[in-house]
Amino acid sequence: MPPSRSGRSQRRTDALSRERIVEAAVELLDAAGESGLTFRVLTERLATGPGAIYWHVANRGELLAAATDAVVDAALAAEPAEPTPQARIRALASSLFDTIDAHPWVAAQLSGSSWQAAAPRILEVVGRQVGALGVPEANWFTVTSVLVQYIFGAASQEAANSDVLDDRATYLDAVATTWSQLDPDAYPFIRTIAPQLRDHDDREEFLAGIDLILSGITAQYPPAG
Amino acid sequence: MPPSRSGRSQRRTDALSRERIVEAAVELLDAAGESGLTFRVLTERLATGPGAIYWHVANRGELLAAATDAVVDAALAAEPAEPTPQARIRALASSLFDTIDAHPWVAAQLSGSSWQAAAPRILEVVGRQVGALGVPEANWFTVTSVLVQYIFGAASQEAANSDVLDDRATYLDAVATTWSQLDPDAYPFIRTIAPQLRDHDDREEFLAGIDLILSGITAQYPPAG
DNA sequence: ACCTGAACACCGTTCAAGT
DNA sequence: ACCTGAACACCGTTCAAGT
Repeated sequence: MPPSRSGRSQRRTDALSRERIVEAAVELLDAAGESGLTFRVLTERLATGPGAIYWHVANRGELLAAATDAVVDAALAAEPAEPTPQARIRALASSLFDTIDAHPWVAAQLSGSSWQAAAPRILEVVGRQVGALGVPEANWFTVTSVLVQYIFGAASQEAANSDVLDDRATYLDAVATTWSQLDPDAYPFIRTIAPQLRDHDDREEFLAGIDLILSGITAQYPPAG
Repeated sequence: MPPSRSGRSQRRTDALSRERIVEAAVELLDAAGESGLTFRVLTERLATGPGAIYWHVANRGELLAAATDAVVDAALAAEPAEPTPQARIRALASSLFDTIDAHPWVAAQLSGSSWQAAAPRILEVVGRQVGALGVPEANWFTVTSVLVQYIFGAASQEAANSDVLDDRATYLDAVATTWSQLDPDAYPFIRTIAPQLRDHDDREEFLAGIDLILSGITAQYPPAG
């Protein structure tokens, strides 16, 4: 038993706090998705009544936002150390992709939350690299938005995929089968790419998209200027 | 009173059908967003009990998907007639953007639904133009995915924006104010672009993103080959 | 085959009451 | 200031019963 540091106010049952609530929320969300975050199970987990939680948190939406912030902050904690802005943008995108892979419920939060909450953090960190890319200041907002919106869009898709089934191969097989049964006259393109769906790697595909956008940026805003 | 076309089975109160249910669902969603679609008000509107609806539709999720399909199908009904594949992609993206502006609840459905349901329709119609662009067949899936994921991501953002407040200017002012109050040392980039946020036009910004991706495609897959 | 509507098992949120 | 827990007003969904 460790000696108590400050004689008084030593508690072995940690007090309820916003932090502990958010932490428990993240655990529930990770374990069971968005619908897994319930005040019932949250109160049970924290051994209190709902009123106690509402003392620290305005409502379910705010709790969801706080959980998202916590996870995104952790993802962006380390500054990317790569040598070029392109590589740093790739690294940031990678890290956000991995975060959403680990916490799929974050994706819906991010895409549904407009330019508030966690978005400024992401915008900031991506935007700095857009500046470093040599994009003229007048276009910073546009270019950064495009990158971030692509990241959110792809991340949502990835999250939706990973939600559906644990067995990815089985899932992709099922989709590819559905696709190959579509009317060939109405869906010639889909039928052609069905095999590509089966083989594709989400992460690689995602980064290929980042590269595509980066080369569009280079084409439209040549660095030499 | 018009003469009855087929003597028997003429009804003046139209029978309940999947179509009528989906139609009513779209109206409710348009009027009050995703949380506005409730079996309570749906049964009231259609003057039945919940069981009647469950006879035609498996559950709320399927109904939401069917409503999304209906709206997306309408948006893609007209083939784009523009002269170049680039212009046709722009036109498709525009039309999807407008659809989501009119039915913001569609955005969350599309980004949360993986490669099933409405996605194949969109993939097909965008993908054909990617083919016309001269992208090698091996990259069709990747390139089309990037475009569609960007469209979904940007659309979600737009939907989130339009959900928050009817008065767009007031909303953007509020966000810009929040941004300008962030710690300048931690958020130098955000502070720089805050005025750009105030002035920007979502639709223009969105299409600028499409153009950026299109020029990335041209750079990576030059048409002359 | 299709519809009715009461009932079930949940939700998020509130609030008087306690300490 | 912080916590308790019963109660309220909702949900989606089911199912025996009707036609």
